[in-house]
Amino acid sequence: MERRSDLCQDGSMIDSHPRAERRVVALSREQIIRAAVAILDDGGIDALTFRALAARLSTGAGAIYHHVANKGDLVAAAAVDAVSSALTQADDDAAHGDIRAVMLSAFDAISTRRWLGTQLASAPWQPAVLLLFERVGSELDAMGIPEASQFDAASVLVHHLLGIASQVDAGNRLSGRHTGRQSFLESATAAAISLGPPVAYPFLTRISSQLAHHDDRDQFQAGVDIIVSGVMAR
Amino acid sequence: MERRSDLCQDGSMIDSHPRAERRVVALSREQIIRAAVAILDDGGIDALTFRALAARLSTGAGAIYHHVANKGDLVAAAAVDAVSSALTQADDDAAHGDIRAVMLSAFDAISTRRWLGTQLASAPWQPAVLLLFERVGSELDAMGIPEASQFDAASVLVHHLLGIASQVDAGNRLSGRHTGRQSFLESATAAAISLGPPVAYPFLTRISSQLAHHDDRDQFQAGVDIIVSGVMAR
DNA sequence: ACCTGAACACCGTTCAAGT
DNA sequence: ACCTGAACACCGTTCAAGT
Repeated sequence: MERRSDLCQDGSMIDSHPRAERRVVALSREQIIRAAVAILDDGGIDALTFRALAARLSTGAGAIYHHVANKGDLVAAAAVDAVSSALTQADDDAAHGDIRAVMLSAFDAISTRRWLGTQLASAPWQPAVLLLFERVGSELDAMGIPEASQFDAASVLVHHLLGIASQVDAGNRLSGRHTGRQSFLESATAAAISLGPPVAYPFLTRISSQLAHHDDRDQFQAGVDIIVSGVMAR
Repeated sequence: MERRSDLCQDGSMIDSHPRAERRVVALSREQIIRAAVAILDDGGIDALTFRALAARLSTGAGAIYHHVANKGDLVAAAAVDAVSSALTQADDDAAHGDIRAVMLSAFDAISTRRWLGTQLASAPWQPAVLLLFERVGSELDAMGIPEASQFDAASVLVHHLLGIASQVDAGNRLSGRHTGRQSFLESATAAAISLGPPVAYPFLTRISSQLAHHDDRDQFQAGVDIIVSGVMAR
């Protein structure tokens, strides 16, 4: 059976003679980034290798470098994609001037796509972070926060988000089928407590049940509320 | 010249016959972690390889695995070291019940040792983060914050710190001799602004001069103050 | 100009062999 | 029990050779 053309996983046409030949359709940066996001959503950052990406695009590993500078550039671009769509999502959901809604959709994107939190927290002031900054800032403006306070306020909010982003994939990474998130946190706390004796850990001990049973999303919202009242209180 | 013993870089004695032979003194986990911290402070996370570490300890790469589970374990332990000493530092500087001082010494440790921020933000709820959590929480307790609020309050504070931690090494990584931090941020912002046209970036445009001239440490303090007033306002 | 895929220079990690 | 260092199975990235 001679097939003369085939549908590649991302929907582009390629030729498929027995020996590898020239692509029928040129690769594009957008196509590459879309494929990268799919791999990231599927298997996380470790699954995204140039070999895997090239295979999915039915091309050679080297070809990708014609459209993307390196792996950092690639993941940064994927993050821009993910953040934009999260913020567009917020457009639909929310009334204008509602920071909580914007922050929550960013949070949801981050906790759904674990690679995103890792990426946002790993390269400083990358475009995706500036995108968040822009949106949070303009929301603050719409809320009537004075211009002089907007920069500091946006900064705490975004940093809080990034901080949470870095901690959010907690249970998922380490726990197998047997350990849920809660017992993971509990055992981490227990491990820390047993780090002593140089110091005891009275605070962790006291709140360990809260730590174990808290919901990340609720906690995030509580943090946003604290920050917003702090901003208002000035 | 026959040397029969030598002083290794970390001060332990090793034998040094022409052919590699058995260590005179056993390796210890503490010794390994101390050497790892030194390498990290020197050249960052990329410089820390098992080969480099083994060379510095005058041993084989495989020997390290007898004391450390893997690279993650190693860097996590290094982070515990760094955080502990930063918090001990805070003990000397500060009156009890002064969160700002505690937060600032953590910030200073993170901006001095860039690998630390990356590490704290990369592995969720690792021991070093719990160490910070414990200290911040007990400080809040000493300030008289009601127990019911302590968990949420400690959480925002620590997440703000981690968020900043992830962004702090901004200029250092990308700028060469020619570009300072400020022009880095400026050009990042400019790049983001030119991402359009789907959206314009009014907020970034408006605050870009602030973004370019701000001091990370001041900004961090401003964030802490906002959070503290938010916590107090309840 | 773009693509191909083998080759290069690294990694973290393992493990048979030694003491 | 601990250590040694070669070997393994990967990476990201480069580049001569093709179209």
